[in-house]
Amino acid sequence: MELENLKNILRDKNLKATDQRLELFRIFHTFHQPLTIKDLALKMKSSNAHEVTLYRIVSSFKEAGLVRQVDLQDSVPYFELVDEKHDHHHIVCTLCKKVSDFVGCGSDDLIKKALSQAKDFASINSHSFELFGICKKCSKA
Amino acid sequence: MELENLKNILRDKNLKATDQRLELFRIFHTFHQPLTIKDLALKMKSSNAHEVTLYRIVSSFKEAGLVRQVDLQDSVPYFELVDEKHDHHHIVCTLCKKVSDFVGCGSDDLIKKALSQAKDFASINSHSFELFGICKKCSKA
DNA sequence: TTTCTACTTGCAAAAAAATTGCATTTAGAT
DNA sequence: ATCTAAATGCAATTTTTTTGCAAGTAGAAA
Repeated sequence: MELENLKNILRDKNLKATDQRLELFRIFHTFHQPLTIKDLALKMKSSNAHEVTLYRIVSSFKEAGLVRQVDLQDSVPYFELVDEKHDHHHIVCTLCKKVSDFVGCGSDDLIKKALSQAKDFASINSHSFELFGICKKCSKA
Repeated sequence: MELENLKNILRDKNLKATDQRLELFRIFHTFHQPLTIKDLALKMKSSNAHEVTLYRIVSSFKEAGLVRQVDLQDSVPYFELVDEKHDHHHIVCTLCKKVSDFVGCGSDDLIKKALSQAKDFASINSHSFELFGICKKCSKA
């Protein structure tokens, strides 16, 4: 992704394109997997941004809809870039914590179904769907 | 639910049927909605169990498969009783935090689909599926 | 029933995670 | 080049969760 491009994404959201924000964005983009604040702090080490700043940036990214929070039942929240299709989910190995992706949870139909059951809801904006199991490596061991 | 019944459920899991555990189980059973440790502490006030004990009981219930952790993107984990059908999910209003239920996310098919995509996974034991949106009351306001 | 033991709980303290206030710096507009 | 609102760094605090150990208790065994 081009630097100017990236800066514009931030500016579109009324976020100043600071070095830390650009780097954080790049990290999310590069690793393309759910990351904790701790993970981010380690990967940012080069520019040694204070951890407080990471909390603040992640929070502002979340608010801007650039990043979403993912729960992998690991007591700490994970974060990842929001993808346009918004239909990208995770399979987590409960033993070794390995995370794989899968797409296509068919949420459109499910959302319709859910709204027809929950008469008190007007609209759905997002959803989470994660699977927990055992990866092949752990299953052998 | 009968008291003896309840005690047996705990004993089956090798958990002693203490007063706090029985009360906590009852609270989960009565409220039938995701609760945080804080919520539990408030509702347990009568028997004023120490908060540490709640962490420990919830953790042991989770390990025993009696309770599962639910993420409602609220920065604190919620817990609820595991239901046999294991196909009970939530719709959360992101404004007022109201939670409604819905059933039937069709996880069997989705799990098959996911496993066919993630070749490195052997099996799936559980899943989470939550919807986030706006309830009718908040939508009017 | 009484005794015994492993499991639980209470309490205090510590560790870990997240938030806040304020001074300083800086992006980007003027 | 200047200015201002927004962002960061730093220190300190608050909130959440975990740990160690002594005391208490459930439930098995005598």
